Amino acid sequence: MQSIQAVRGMNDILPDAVGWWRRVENAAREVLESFGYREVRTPLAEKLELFARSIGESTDIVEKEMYAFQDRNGEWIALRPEATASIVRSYIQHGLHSDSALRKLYEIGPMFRHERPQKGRYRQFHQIDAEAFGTDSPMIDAEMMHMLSLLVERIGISGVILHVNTLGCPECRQTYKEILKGFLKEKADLFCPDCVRRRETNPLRVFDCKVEKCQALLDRAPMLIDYVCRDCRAHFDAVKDYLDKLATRYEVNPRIVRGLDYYMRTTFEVISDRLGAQNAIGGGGRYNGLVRDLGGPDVAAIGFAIGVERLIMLLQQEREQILRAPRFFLVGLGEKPLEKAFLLLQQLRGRGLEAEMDYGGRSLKSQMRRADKSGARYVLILGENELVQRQIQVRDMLAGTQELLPLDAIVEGVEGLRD
RNA sequence: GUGGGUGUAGCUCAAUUGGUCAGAGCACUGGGUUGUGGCCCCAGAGGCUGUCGGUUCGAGCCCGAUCACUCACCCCA
Repeated sequence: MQSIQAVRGMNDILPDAVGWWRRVENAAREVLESFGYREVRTPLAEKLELFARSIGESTDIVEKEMYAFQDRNGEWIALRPEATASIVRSYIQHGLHSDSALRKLYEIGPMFRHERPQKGRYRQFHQIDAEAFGTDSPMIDAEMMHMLSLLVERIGISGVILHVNTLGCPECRQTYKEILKGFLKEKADLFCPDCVRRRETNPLRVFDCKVEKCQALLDRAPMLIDYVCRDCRAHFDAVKDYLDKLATRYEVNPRIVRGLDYYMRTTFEVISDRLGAQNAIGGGGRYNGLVRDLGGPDVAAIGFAIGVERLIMLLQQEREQILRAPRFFLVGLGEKPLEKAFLLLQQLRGRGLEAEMDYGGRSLKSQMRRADKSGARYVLILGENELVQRQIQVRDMLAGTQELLPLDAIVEGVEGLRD
């Protein structure tokens, strides 16, 4: 019979890999909380309309990548393709803007996009997402990128670069878009077909094109940075200034344009050259108009998302996996000792000591083999002789030494070997 | 959605021009004399060669379809 496979692009995270996830999640929580971010847990599914209105009707994410369906009441529901929309919705719905001017939130969890899977790209993937509501200060832009860099470093990853750009505000960007379109039209026959198409759908994204010929042509294209309005320029200059003062390393990259409609002004990406085609491990930007557009107050906001799988890929390239092992392993020889070992096992656990045994009661040799494989540091061996003498062997597997200790006080006796 | 590559034991891979080719290593199980792990030695278990169909006297090897994995495009974290 054919066995059932997991859904395409959705992966199991098995016990031997879960250590990586813990490491990333723990470091992320630690850093985010130290910067004042508080965790929220929003539903995995939202009304489809939320994503259409926030991410943009004509983006690829909404047009062809969402897991969308009608529930039994006929309402259109979608699995979230990203977290920002849900967090903004939650922020508005619960009036989180009312009791404090500034609100910092984060969420860690799975996102869903129906794309063709490849390295670093899955249909269920995980993001660490941080959002700061309520201030337009360039300080928060800089702090956020500073925090992102720190987070990546804290997790144990090196060799990534922070790319920063400004998209201007909707007004100055619109002016620029027309100028760029003019440029693209002029040289239409020199660009690749994709770029010609992008000219109409989302002209800024031509800067993301991977075709060398296009990139060469773009060297002479008008740059957004030269067309932003005075306020946007002042904001961007201030952000860069704060980044310098925070000693956060970055590169200004006018080609970081981002694919979601709601971004404006500051945008950024953290990029690695060791990930293949999916080289961005994190990215984000400012989205001042979004809260208002979704029916909330007109508050400024900025946020980013990090791809956990991509982070882990990098981590695996430079760090050793830490495997979980019990501290103690109990061995029982014969029926009575085996039962006593079983009871001791539970007593040790009752004290918060990590202990395991081989319940099968096999030969000493094979129980010892299992003890060794479990990775336990100490093995407690109980045979008929020991039981009669009210004693138990405590073997240090690392040192290869063992000693006989009184059985009745063994739980206390072993307390000192906790760690 | 488009293109390329790949699909043989749990894992990594072998199998001459289609004709004992279904194998190895690791992992797993048991054993190497009375109750002691790692190393070593011995033995064992484990696969209708992704699936379905076709060509052929005969297919893991050829053809088609399908599914999956993978890399890239696209898109993005």
